[in-house]
Parts: sequence; structure tokens; C-alpha cells
Amino acid sequence: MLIQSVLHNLQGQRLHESIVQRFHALIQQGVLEHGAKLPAERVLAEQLKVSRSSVREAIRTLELQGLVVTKHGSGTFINTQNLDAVATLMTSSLGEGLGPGEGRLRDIFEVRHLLEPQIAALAAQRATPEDAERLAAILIEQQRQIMEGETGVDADTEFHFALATATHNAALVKVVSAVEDVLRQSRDQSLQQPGRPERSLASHRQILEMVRAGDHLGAREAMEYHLTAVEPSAFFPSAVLDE
Amino acid sequence: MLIQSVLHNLQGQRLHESIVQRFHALIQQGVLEHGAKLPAERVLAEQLKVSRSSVREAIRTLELQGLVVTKHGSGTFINTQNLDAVATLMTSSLGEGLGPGEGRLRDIFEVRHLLEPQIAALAAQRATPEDAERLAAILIEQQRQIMEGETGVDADTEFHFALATATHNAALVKVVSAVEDVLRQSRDQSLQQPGRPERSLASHRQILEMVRAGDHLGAREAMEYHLTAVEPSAFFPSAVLDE
DNA sequence: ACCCGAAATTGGTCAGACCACTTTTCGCCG
DNA sequence: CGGCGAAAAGTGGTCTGACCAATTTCGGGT
Repeated sequence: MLIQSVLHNLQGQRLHESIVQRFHALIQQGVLEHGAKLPAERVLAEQLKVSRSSVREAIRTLELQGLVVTKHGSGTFINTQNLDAVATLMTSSLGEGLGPGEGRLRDIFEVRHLLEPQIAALAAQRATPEDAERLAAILIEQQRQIMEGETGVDADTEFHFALATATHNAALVKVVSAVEDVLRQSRDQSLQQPGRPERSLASHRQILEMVRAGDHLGAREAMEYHLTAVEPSAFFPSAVLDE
Repeated sequence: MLIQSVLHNLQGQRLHESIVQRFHALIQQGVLEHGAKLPAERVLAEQLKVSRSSVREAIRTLELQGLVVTKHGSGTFINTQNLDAVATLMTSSLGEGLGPGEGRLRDIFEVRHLLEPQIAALAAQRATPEDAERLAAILIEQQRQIMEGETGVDADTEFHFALATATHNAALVKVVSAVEDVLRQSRDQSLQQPGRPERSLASHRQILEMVRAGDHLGAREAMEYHLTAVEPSAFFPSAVLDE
């Protein structure tokens, strides 16, 4: 097996990342099939004209992506028959061509749309008085920020986070915190539009009301309304959503 | 910041993998919070009494898992607020003791109950003929496994993964793959009970029918039935899920 | 007080060595 | 001739120390 050829080390890209991309290409082209044995690290380093360390870090990456398996004393082998590998190859091929930012953000909005209403419903059923207290405090802070001319984006994010906490489900909190973090800056833009911060605060209050009343159906509905009212996706073409 | 302490290099485990596990623990314990800066690689190597290469390979792994970001000339920073990080932390915590794992598992089941029915609905609206083909192929494999006396757990897991893929939402796929990974072995137990594998296959078929028909309401309902029928029922006596 | 450039810091790469595990080779013995 | 076990070769894993490249820090000059 021969790898050869020079690595086009474009941009500020790290060297071992270029190596990884080269292997992605080789695997997708079918040059490297399932079970094929890679050249030894030392040989690979020589062929690619890089140090063995860089080769190793590249192989570490490929291993984490599930594309290869390494066996001490034996060698490194292509392994494309598993879910991780398939997923990596798909995303790696799609991510190169066009602007990945827009699609990704849209996906996350969608996850949010699926989760948050149900989170609101769960929170309505499980929130303790302390949880409600905390949510109320956040809304007061949000109001203060808005009155001072800010967007209140921090309080906004924190409200959703606190609502997830009120479900008393740790896994849910983690997922939500990830989603909310990605959306924070886009939400900031959305809240720039006049009247938006006030409307966001108003629907937050409505959600809190439902949570306090223990009305899980009402809470879900209120959250759905909130999301469609605040969400920018349908209105903005693409430029705003780019990174 | 101090890491210190000796690495228990048990079994045939590679050294840099031990380091990765140590950091997983530190992050989960909250010792390393979002945004925290790690000691320099040279310092870390000295504290852990390993070479810098091992530290680097460990950091490379953590970076790929999304748990840290490294900036050339600046440093390496903890980054737990993104989907990948959440996913790896959830899956890595399953390998630990039996102690707090019970509660976490319950939480993850709940996330699944919130997500999967909606995923089924989305898939019904967006699945291409190729997606349906793939799902059908998985069910054939599941049937084969069951006829050979196996539980069919792998095909079972893959079905849910493929269904998420059929939504054509990358973020959703990530969340689901994390959840499914954690649940795989517990599902294996659940499928040990006589009749369970057959019932799982039957309800999978029903879901696929709905997806093929583009009936998103039917798909959601079928998935809800599937989950409550196949999973341990003790977890969900009451219903957030009814409408 | 400000700005700019040198020095220190930190991640990225390189080179060569040795260790641990596996596979292959080959000579010895039956 | 054939098997078998030890030696040798092959390969991944770790270590050491050096230098390069990007960033941050800090001190001197204006």
C-alpha cells in the first residue's frame, strides 16, 4: 500500500488534521477497504514526509472516529463496518462543500422545538416551590435588563436552563445547556428587533404561570407559542444565521 | 490548578486512555468547569509523571470528544457546553459503578421518551425511499437474529439510530446516538424476557409502516407504544406523555 | 499614559531511542 | 521430514529533548 503525495497544508490547519482528511478521502474513494492493514507508523511517516508523532495523532483521531482499530504489536486496520465510522464519513464529506453553519443551526432549533415544550410540561409537574422561586427571580432580572435597554439575552438563556433544572432530570439539563449555548448568540440577534425582548418576557411569564399552576398541558402550549414567537428561522434567509 | 495523583494503569489499557478517563472524572465531578484553562502540556506531563506525548494524545482524544478546545500559543480550555461533550460524558459515565448509575439511567430513559416519538413523526415526514429501504433491511436483520436465538439488540439499536438519521437532522442524530449507546446493554437485559424480542420487532414494523405511509401522527403513536411496551415499565407509572 | 517590540509562555512538529506485544523465521530435536 | 520452541523481526506505545509557530506578557521608550 502506498500513500505518497504531498499534503496540501492549507490555512491554519494542523498537520495531523491534514493527514486525517487524506485518509477520509482514501477510505471514501474505496482505496482503503474494510479490514485493510495500514502501513506501519514509521513507514507512513516517511511516505508522508512527516514525523511519527503527527502520524500517531492522526491515527488517534481516526481511531476515535471509529474508522480504524489498532492492535498493539500487530498493526492498524481499516474498520468501516460500524455506526460511528459511517456517521463520521457522512459528516466529513458534507461539511467540506457548502456553508455548514446554517444547516447546523437549523437542526439545533429543531431539537429545541422538540424538547422544550415537553420540558415545560415536565417542569410543570415536578417543579418545587424553590424552582418556581428561582424562575421568578430570573424573570425579574430579565425585566431589569430590558428596562436598562439591554436585550436580556443572558436572563433569557438562564430561564430555559432553570426550567430544565426544574424537571430534576440531569441528562435533560445537559442536553438543554448544550443546545441553549449554541443558540445564545443567535438569540441575541433575534432580540435586537424592537418589541422582541418584551414579548419574550411576557411569554416567559405565561410559562411560569402554568408551571406554578401545575398545568403541564398549558405549560407545553405556552412554550410552543414562545418558541414560534421568538424564533427567527422562518423570517431570516441565511445571512443572519451564519457563524 | 493541580491534577496530581497516580494513574491506576490497570489491565492492558493504554496510558493516554487512563489520562482521558481521569479528565472525564474531573469534569464530571465539577473540578474542571466550562472555560477553565488546563495546565500547560509540559506541566501536565510532569504532574502526571508521564511523557508529553502521552499527554498530547490524551488531549487529542478529549478534543475530539468535544470536551476541550486547544488554541495554539494560548492554551487548552475545558468546553462542556456542546452536544459532543454532553454525549461523551453521558456514555463514559455508564462504565462506572452501580451507585448513581440507576438515577442517571432513569433520566436517560426519560429523555428518550421525550424525543423518540417526535423523531418518529419527523422521520415519517422526511424519510426518503432510501431511508425506508435501510430501515427495512435492519428489520430483516433483526428477524434473522431473533430466529437464531439472539436478542437482536444490535439491530434494535441500529433501528432507532437509522430512524434518527431519517430525520436528516445531524444534531438529533448525535443526541440519539448518545442515548442509544447508554441504553444498549440495559436493552439487552430487557430483551432477555421471553416474547420481548418478537414484540419489539412487531412494533418496529408498525413504525416503519407509518413512516412509509408518511403518517407522522401514526408514527409517533407507534413509537410511544413501542417504548412503553419494550422498556421497563416501572420507570414510568404516570404519564406526561398522554395527550 | 500609551504604544511597540522583545521575552516568556504554550501548543505543534520533529528526531531518535527504548519498551511491550505479536508475528514470523529458523534451527534444533525427535 | 515434521513439529516445536526460541530467537528475530515487525509494530504499536512511551519517553526524551529539541526546535518551530502562535499568543500573551511585560518593560522600555515616547
